Formats: sequence, C-alpha cells, structure tokens
Amino acid sequence: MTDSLQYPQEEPDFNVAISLSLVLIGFDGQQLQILVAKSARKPFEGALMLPSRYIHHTAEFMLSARKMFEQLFGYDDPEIIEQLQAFGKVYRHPGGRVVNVAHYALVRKEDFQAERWEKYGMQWVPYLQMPDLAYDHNDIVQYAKERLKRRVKRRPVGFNLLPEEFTLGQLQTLYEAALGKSFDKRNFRKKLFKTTLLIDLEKKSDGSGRGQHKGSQLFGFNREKYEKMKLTGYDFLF
Amino acid sequence: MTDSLQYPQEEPDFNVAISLSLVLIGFDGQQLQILVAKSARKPFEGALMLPSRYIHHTAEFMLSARKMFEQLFGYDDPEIIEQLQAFGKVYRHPGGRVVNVAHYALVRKEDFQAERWEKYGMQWVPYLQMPDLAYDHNDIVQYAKERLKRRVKRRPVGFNLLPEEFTLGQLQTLYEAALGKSFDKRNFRKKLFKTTLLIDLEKKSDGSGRGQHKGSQLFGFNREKYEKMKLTGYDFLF
DNA sequence: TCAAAAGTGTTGGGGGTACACCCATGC
DNA sequence: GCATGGGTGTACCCCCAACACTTTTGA
Repeated sequence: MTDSLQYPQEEPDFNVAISLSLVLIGFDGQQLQILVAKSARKPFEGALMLPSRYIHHTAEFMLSARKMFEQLFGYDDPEIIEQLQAFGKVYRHPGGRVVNVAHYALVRKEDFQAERWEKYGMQWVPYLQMPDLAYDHNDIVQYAKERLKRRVKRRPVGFNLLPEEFTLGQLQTLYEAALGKSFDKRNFRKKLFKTTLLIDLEKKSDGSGRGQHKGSQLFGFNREKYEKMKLTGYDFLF
Repeated sequence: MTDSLQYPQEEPDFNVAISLSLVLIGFDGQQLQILVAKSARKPFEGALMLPSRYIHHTAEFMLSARKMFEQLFGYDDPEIIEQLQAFGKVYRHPGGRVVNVAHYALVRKEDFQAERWEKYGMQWVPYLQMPDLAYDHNDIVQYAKERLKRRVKRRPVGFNLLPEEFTLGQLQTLYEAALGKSFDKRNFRKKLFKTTLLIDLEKKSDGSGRGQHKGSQLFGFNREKYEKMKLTGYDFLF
C-alpha cells in the first residue's frame, strides 16, 4: 500500500450495492409512530423492516427517496426528506456488500395511502415500543430518534406531523412524546405564542380530529413567517 | 416495477464503489483550518481535495476512517470521528458510480504528522477562505461547517481543537471563528466558568507564544466532568 | 511610550419555571 | 355529577447582554 492519502490512491472496488431506507415518523394525536413494512424475502421473510429498496447505480439518493415517498404518500415535497447516514454494516447478502443510505421524514399520517399499502403488510408501530426490525434497521431507527430529538428542540418541526388545523393540546402531547418529558401547560402555551408561528384560526374543534377535544381552539402553522425566520437565522429553542 | 416497497423488491445492483473522505478541522490559535491533500490523478491532477481513499467492499466505514486518521495523526481514538453523510453525486469516473461516505473530526493540529505528509502536498487551508476543491468536496466541506456550527453551540467541542493547556483568549477566538461572531470578554468568561468544565492549571503562559503580551492564565478541560454530564443529559448551550 | 492582550463587576430586562383554580363537554 | 381536557396570571430567579477601565508586557 502506498503512503499516500491522495485520491484515489487505490483502485475503486465496484462491488457494492446501494439500498435506501426511509424512517417515516407520524403522530396519531396521542403518540408518535413509525411506518414499517414486511419483508417478503429471505433471510428475513415475514420480519418487519423499514420501507426500503435497492437503487440502480446511476440513481441519485434524494431523488430515489422522494420517489419512494411519493408512492407512499401521494405527493412530492423536495423539503421533507433528510438524509441520515450511510449504514454500512456488512450484511450476509449472498451477492455482496450492501450499503444502506437511510433517510427520514416527518409526515402526516392522514396522507399515507393506507388502502394501497396495508395489504402488503405496511403498518404504523409505536415509536416508544418499536418491535425488532430486520437487518440493521434497529440502528437506523435509533439514529433517527436521536435526530428527531435534536430537531424538535430547535426547529418547529412539530407542525409537519400535525394536520393543518390542530389544538394546543395536540401540539403539547407531540412535544412531550418526542422529547420524552412533560411540560407545564401554561408555560408551554406562552412559549409557543411568543414564537408567533401559530395562527389563531378563530374556530373551535368539533372533536373529530385525532386526539382533539371538542370545543378547543384550533391553530394553524404560519409557514411564511417560518420561512422568513429561516433566512434571518431564527432561534427556536425548546 | 412491482408495487411493493418490501425489501428487497428489486435486485441489488453491485456496481458501486465506496470512497471515504475526512474533513479534519484544526485551530492554530487564530483561525480554524481544514486539512487538504493534493490529487495525484486525473481528472483532477494537482487539484486540492479532502484526504480520501477508496475502500474495499468488505471494509467497515468507521474502522477505515479511523485507520486513515491514525496514519495522519499517529494515534487512534474511537470517539473522535463522526460520520457526516453519504455524498452520492454521480461522478464521471470511467469505472462507474462512486459513493463518498464523508466523516469529520475536530483535531489538534500539533498531532498532525506534518513531516510525513507535507511532501505529498498535504496542507492546512483557512476555514473561512477555503480554496476550491475537486469532486464534490466543496459540498462536503459546507456540510461539515454546518455540523460544526451546531455542535459548537451545544457541546464543549472547542476543547478537542485546543492543546491540553490553553488560555481563555484562545478559547474565545475559537468560538468566534466557529460561530462567525464575537462575544463580550467578560460574559464569555462568566459563561465558561459556570460550566465548571475548566480546570485552572494555576500557572501562566509565558506570553511569548501567540502574540500574547502578558502571561495569561492557563486552563485545562475537565474531561471526567464532561463524561458525567453526558450521562445525565447535560445542557451546554452557547 | 505605545500597542496589544489580560483581567475584572454591576445593572437591568427578559425569559424560564413553579404553581391552582374555574370552565366546558361527554358520558 | 364526574371525569377529562381547555383555558388563564403571577411571582421569583437566573441568565444574558451591555458596558469601561486598569494592568502587564514586548517592542
């Protein structure tokens, strides 16, 4: 081996395949959940796993992830997906090395095209009591949880998970689930109002929403304001 | 294409090679710097790039990154390297697709084995005025800078970049460089003392070193304390 | 003697946290 | 009528930001 760390000082080894997994996190009004699929193949046939696919060696990661997302949720959003990491544990795939490039997104459960996918074994499982997943997907989920925790603390990501109209109670439940602790109701409200990211929709819930209590004030998320804050270097700290 | 997002629903495409790059960030007492190498090959012969190498399809990322680090710095530290992301832009490599799994580390410049590597064109370049790099390494550097900014704000990472003994002036210069703004000296000191992560070494620098004119107090980093804080869920916010 | 960095306290304001009670609705 | 969640205000404390001058040393 040469002493050099120039690039490339060794020949590339074109014997790796790329797979792509999505950690899709939703919220049902009570608790956080993650979307899992059922493996149809050996050696993990029937086991749960993250929605995943192999990609062709000419495919871009993010475009492939967005395409996957669109198949599941019916629309495309260039902002919603974030890459986590490459997970490179050496699987015992008969063909060779597979590197998994994992992504995650915070989604609205109501957009999931359940009719289309449930028959293949796709389902939401509770974030706090995740079943065992195949491959190294447990590691990926753990990594995604850590990122969620960090993101929740400094970006108003909660809004991606809630419907267009939501109550403060739902929002608080969501924060408590994501951060694993509880907050004082009054302080929570004061803090959120101070961000001016909430729009008072001036109407009351009829109780039909997930986790909504009838008669409580409905709010929306001020997306324009948030975009401006991002430009000027916002500071949202929880 | 099948409707399924089970895994794997398509066959893996074993035609990808993995390369690994390191973003190594150091500090010379005045400014942050990044270590770059000189490309010895077409199509970027002579251009600057991140220290990089192809890895064999059976190699683990982190172990390979640590080995690279050890060659450059002379020791191994399982904690020092963090993976950033996989960068998958499709290069025009004649052989096929190369995916770059980028890592970063905050290092002490004094540990760099300069005699051994400078003859190959390795050098430190200023963090704030990075020259153009080959491949998509500019993207990788930008991603690393963003991560550094976030890390600096919530972990006492400054200490990885400084020698065992340092002055508060150096520490402040470092924070200012990393966050791109300046701080009030008195407030900065109060804040750092409050963390109790500083050890007063009870001796003075001789002042002749870094343009210091007055012998200033030397401090060390209380690593044990920091480890304890990590366990109990510390809160270091800048 | 001049330039450059070290070192040092106080004050005011804002934000966080702790804390308790009444109201509306559904059952 | 009871249980569940919705909604509201105050007081204290801590932390942050703003702010200026003296000391030491090397050149």
